[in-house]
Amino acid sequence: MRGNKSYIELKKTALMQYFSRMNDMQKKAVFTVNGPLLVLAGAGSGKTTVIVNRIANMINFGNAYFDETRSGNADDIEFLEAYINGETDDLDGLREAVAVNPIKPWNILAITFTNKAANELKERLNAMLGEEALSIHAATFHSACVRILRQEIDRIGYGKDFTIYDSDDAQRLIKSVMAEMEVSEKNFAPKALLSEISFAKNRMITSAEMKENAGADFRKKTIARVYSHYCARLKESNALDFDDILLLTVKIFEDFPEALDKFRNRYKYILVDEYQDTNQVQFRLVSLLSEQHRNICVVGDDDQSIYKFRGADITNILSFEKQFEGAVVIRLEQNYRSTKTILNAANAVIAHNEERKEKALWTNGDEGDKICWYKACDENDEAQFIANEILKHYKESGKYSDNAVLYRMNAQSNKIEQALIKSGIPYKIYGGLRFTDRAEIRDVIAYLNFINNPFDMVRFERIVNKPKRNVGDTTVELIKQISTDLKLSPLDVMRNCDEYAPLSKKVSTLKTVAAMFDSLIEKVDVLPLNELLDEVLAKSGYMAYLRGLGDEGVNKIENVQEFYSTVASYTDEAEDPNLNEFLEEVALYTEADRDDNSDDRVTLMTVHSAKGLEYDNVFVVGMEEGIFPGIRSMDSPEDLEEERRLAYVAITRAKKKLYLSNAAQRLLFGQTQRNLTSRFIKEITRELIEKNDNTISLRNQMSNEAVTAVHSSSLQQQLARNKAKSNTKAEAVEYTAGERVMHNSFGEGTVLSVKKMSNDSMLEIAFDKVGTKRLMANFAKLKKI
DNA sequence: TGTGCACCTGTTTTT
DNA sequence: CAGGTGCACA
Repeated sequence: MRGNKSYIELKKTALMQYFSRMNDMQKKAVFTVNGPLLVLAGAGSGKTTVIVNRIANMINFGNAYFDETRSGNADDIEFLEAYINGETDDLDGLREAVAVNPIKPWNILAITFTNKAANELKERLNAMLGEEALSIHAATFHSACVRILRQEIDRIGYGKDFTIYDSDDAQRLIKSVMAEMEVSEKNFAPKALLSEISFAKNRMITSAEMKENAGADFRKKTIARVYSHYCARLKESNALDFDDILLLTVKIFEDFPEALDKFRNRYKYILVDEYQDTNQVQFRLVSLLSEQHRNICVVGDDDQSIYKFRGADITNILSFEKQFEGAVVIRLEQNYRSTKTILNAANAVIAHNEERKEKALWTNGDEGDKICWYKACDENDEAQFIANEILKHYKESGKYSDNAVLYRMNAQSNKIEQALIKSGIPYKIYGGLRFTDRAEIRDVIAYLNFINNPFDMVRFERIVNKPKRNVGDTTVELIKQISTDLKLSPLDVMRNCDEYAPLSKKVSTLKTVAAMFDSLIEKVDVLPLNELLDEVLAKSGYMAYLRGLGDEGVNKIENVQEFYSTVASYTDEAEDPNLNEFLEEVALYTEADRDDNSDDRVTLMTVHSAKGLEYDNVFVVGMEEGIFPGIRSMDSPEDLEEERRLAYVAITRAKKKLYLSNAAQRLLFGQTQRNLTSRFIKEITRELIEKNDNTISLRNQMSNEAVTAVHSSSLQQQLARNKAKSNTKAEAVEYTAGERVMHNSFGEGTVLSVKKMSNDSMLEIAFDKVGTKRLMANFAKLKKI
């Protein structure tokens, strides 16, 4: 008896020691392996570290810490004593001495929202666990579901090679559905309709249910009709939108218990990150999967729930304990990021919210600088102030990249950009056009999608006449009609167009087009992807079409060239590269996934996209009633609370110094507005703030000069010049023919030719292994060797 | 079937 | 202010 008690104590001490880098609350989360667990992880509380260590604990030691069933033998006790005394740090020995039901890595499913978070998690698990980490399924909700659907979707009448429609494809589809149903875009904005449909899908409301609930409401009835048609068209195209990916997975789990069982047995331990952002479908999915084993751990922060407008349901996290009986709740409130001052400000602001789980961040760190509140005369003054402050910080630290400027809406970025350009400060903007949003890239992707799935009507319409093939709208409409009526793919219809009287005039044209696509389809499983892409660009005439555009086309060709490297790196990294999987990756990929911290620039982005990031110095601009909080949120207490959470997110991004600014007047959307100071500034305890009111000093000076100066033409020219300079990458390297270079996916090669283009150059390189490629110097990430 | 002009309308956007 | 888009017209 005595021996066993001391074994338990020794075991706990040893495990504490193994995870000694964690604080007590973090350790508790790490050791709690079985049953439902809610981790309320405040901003900067080391959330990812906890997740990684918790998984490491599960795999190495299982439920060792809380277990009371295993009694140690003399060897175990001897080992533990040696371990505790620092005589050994052998992990395998420790495993042997303490482990209780260690969990197989492939029984763990870790779900995140972004690819970036999933990748970070994978990397850190890899660093901590080595090879075993590879069998852990760490993925986004969407990619995890796609993986399930690829196995199971034929149960509900879709083909396994289904296509994924992103928001842009979905919008095209909804427009075409509306046209077909004669619903005017004037009365129903396609975007709004789409978001209504998305909300319905997120809440698992079918079009039939929506119709029922509509009663006599014409608007709702119309939406329900469009919704129903939209779904039908998706299915005919064997396509899924983002919401379908989750919804159909849930549907299969609900309707086919044997499918659900399969995945329940596989994923016995489930972990969900950013749980405050889950919607109802995601909740349902997680519930279904975890119902049996009940090993569900969710991590999140209700104070950082900022995606209600996209269907996120904060009640998921607020009522977790009700929904999962017996849940353990752990609060991580120690912050390792910000100064006391910043945390106190954040706490003061968020305390004004009613609907939240009480918690308060604290830190052992310094008091730090006071928060700077800058009252600007107008938006130019605000921007210039920020530029000046950044220059000051740069003088001290020699770095631009620890500064970030956050705004409520993208429209505010312009003035900041101008000021930074004027001061010669390099910056990068998040949230502009995504690379894959560019028309030419979408076209190329559409070709690939169509040859992968010839039922894809949206992609068919996009490219069938691009470049011009003499297939006009009327013909396309006819083909669509026939395909829908006969349940054929548009490609089938073109192939056999002589069988359909309405197409009689176009027989030879359509046969040629069909033959072109067929010849490409033949190559899908034959050629490696990069060669397939070459073939597509050549046979479709798309490349020739871009070349024919002259100057305009140059940039587009560059972008297509860059797309090559996406293909190449996929081919290199994938286990079994294939077109279908590549297209899936492209569809679920976001611009944020490829952010490179490589160069030293100030970051500009919306508060939303800043979630999860941190910077030494953070500037939150436009702290004005009507902007932040936004005008649309001011009449609903619920929306206002979300704005406040957004403010909380913004404030807690700062590690050392926080700047809040507002302007006495600002020009926005062509109108000059005078807004009151944001309530969020007023909610901060006054002692934490150092106010800097420029509206007083400037009233005494000749203010107009400073303001109008920005618009003067000589300055404009200077701006343009600076911009050109800052846009060229600092490390723009010159290459000459004959040089040896290294490319991170193509390997080593010799430069054959260099062709100057605007502010880049196109290189023709003979690679030793993969043959001759054309690459843009600035994109190619080449190394001279 | 392409171009150009007038008009309109402006949060946030992980997939 | 500025980008996107619908629509008219050639």
